[in-house]
Amino acid sequence: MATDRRLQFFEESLQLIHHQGYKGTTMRDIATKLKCDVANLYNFVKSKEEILDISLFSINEEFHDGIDAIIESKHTPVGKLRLITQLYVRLTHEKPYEISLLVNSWRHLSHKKKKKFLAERTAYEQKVQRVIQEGVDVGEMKALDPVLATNMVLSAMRWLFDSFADQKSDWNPVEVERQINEFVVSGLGV
Amino acid sequence: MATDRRLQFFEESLQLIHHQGYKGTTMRDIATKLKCDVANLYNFVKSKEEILDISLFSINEEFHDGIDAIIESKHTPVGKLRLITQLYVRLTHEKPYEISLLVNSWRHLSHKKKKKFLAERTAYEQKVQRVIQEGVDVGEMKALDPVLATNMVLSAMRWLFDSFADQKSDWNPVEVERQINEFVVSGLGV
DNA sequence: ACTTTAGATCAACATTTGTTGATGTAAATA
DNA sequence: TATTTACATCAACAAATGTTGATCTAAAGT
Repeated sequence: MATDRRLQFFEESLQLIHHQGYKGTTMRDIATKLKCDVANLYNFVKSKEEILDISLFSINEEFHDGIDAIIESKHTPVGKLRLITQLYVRLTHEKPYEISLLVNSWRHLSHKKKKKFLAERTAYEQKVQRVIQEGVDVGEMKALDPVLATNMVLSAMRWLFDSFADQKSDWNPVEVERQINEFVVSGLGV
Repeated sequence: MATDRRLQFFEESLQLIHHQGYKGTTMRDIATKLKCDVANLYNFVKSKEEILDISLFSINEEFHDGIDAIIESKHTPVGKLRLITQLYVRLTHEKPYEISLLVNSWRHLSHKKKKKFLAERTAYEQKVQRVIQEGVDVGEMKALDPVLATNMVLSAMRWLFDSFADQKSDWNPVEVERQINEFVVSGLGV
């Protein structure tokens, strides 16, 4: 099922969706990029929404699995936080167009799927929150509101997908990772 | 020209655009909200894009003017940075749906207008960058990459519009402002 | 040799969407 | 009183958009 052409179809689709938005990308746009007829696309997915659907929940799962592994590990709160930002930076560098879906295009999921997505997102935000809360409790971090702190930390990295997707920018992801960690850790640190 | 009905039209339009995206919001959606006919909307704007256009460049100007005033003031780099985050938080609290346009909907501007918007955005990002660069130079801030630092600082607040637009969340903007400043200043501080 | 499979083609469709023109009305303004 | 102003209504259209069905081809698997 994962043929070259099919992979190319998803790749081009996600790039277009990143740049033009989900609603702003038509099946005809995608077909033009692939130099084929529109009808052809329905050999790969049974509807436009399936492009979003499949790609979004796939990257979402990958991210959640990573978070879970970190949460269950035996690190200090600060150590866990470092690993979380590391995970986020790496995943974003690897798959900027997929992350773009998590940031922007999730709004266009069907009602049911959107509800599912939001529930999952809330769940992992709470996991990160608990790490920060623990950090505050053991005196490793300063007493900011954990919800607010979580939003700041995650949001502080949310520009990366745009930058990595851009041809012109060529950040070294390891260096980015280091500086983000420095910012976040001393931003929350006592 | 700024009648009640006209103001209501823009208000409802921006709320819909925030929740459904620009392309996802139809003129008929807006008309339904206003309980009037579609054709009626063209008494207020001459095209759909004008809704985006007018609202986006209006909030953009407001923000840029604020930034400029801060840049020209006689504060230390850290002082200026505090004022910048303060400005951002206040403006976002006042006008979350307008800020939403700056974050998301600008992509759907016409080619010409988009170019103009991006040029302006780059210009003010560079202004913030120079503040941070200055902070590094005088030893007030740690030596992170100024581009990266700027992105992190601005991005760290980019979740706020979503939160302020949401009925359920009721952050106290002054407290939010304080905590964001604490995070950002100690995140960049030496 | 037979059949499945991945992909391509072409014509056609029902809806959705932005937009227009012609017209009406009630209140404010002159 | 005459007229401008703000807003409303109705019918209609051209273009864009997601989707389908029927058919074809060439390669891969059996």
